[in-house]
Amino acid sequence: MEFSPDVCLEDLCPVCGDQVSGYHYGLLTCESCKGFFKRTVQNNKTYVCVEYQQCRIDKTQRKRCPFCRFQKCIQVGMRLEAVRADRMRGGRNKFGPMYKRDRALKQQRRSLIQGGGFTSECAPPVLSVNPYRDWTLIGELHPVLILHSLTAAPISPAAPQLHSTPSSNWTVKSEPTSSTSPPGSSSELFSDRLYPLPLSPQNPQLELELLRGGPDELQLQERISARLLQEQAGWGGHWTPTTFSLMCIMADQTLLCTVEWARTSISFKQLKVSDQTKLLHSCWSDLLLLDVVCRQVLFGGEGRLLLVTGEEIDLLDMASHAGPTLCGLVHRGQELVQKLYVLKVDHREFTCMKFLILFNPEVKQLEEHRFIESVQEQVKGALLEYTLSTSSHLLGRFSHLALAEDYLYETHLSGEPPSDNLLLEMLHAKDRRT
DNA sequence: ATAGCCTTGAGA
DNA sequence: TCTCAAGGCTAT
Repeated sequence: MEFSPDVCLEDLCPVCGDQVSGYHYGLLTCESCKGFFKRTVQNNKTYVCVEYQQCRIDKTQRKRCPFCRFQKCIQVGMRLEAVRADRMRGGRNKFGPMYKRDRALKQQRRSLIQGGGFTSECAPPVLSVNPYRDWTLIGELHPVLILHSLTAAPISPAAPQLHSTPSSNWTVKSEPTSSTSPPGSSSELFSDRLYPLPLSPQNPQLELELLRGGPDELQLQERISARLLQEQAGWGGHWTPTTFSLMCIMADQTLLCTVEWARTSISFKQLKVSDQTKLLHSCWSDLLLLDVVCRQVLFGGEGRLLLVTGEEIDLLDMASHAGPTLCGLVHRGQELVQKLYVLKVDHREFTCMKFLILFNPEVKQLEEHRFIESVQEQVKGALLEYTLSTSSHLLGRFSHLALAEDYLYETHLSGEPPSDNLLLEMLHAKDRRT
């Protein structure tokens, strides 16, 4: 097996972090984990963990708890069925083509990184600025508005068209958008999997979650309408929303719907409220940003920012009234949207990305770190599998998606998150859906 | 029991 | 013929 001089994460065994020696039982692992997995399966071994079934597995400690080691083997995707019942030696099995594609994907990712293409290292920081510090204020354009203008959920063809009176200089077009039904959203999903990974297709809960998609956009649109009516009632019926207030309302309601979506997703529900809060606290802005990006990629038009209400903001117009930081932000945002559009990223892939952002095991002081990690691994597996099965002709799509995800992580909005109290209140709220 | 090295053999 | 991912062997 050849190794490149600069060892990257891909060269490390996903079980113990040792050097990989090749593809073994479904994925790249080291020689010792290969042997361990083989012995365990061939000899039908059962282990017991003397601790709490969450032992750390690394190169130096991998021998200490075979139970947790084997659990991790399964968790990362090692395939029981690749161990031959008849013990026949040599030859090839059905995983051959999968290894080949995986190799090609990795190669493409490497060349992308080396070639300075779409990489997380060289990508301009879309949202690395602190919007509460750097953004230029113009007229009514409070930073919060700008943050809020970037938030909303996917539009449905039945989106109500809200008419606002922009008191800022932005042009909001209320012409209906040419919405198409979200691609990849139903029947073809997972219908003909080539190489099912153990933890995704055999997990019907995850499958349901991915089919369900992100926050409920219809509910969001209804909420926005209700809030606008409420506002209008408060003004004795003589109130027309400004762009500013419309966007604030959209942002507030989008955040509520995002929390609602997370709170009612099966895997998230299983977490303690303290962990739920930590996760949401760390990623809410990324989720909002991804929502905007998602809508632009799936339904948006060039040069315009499509809002959840179906209205559009002319980006040139917006940029002409904005400071340099916001201009840069808009420009980079457009670049990201363009890249994802070229890759034909579909609704399901965006849903996977939302879950990957939500279930971030790197968030500090998580109590159920292992569980969160395992959910993320499952979603990664499902995303890889889906991407491979739907577009094997477009090699490198998965690595692009992975980079897009890294991109979002690394460019995390540094704005002030909502208070714990608000999150706690939302998380503890009675679940109206059940 | 582990893990590094060896042998095997279907498919490219 | 070569490749490389299976299983096998064996020193530790």
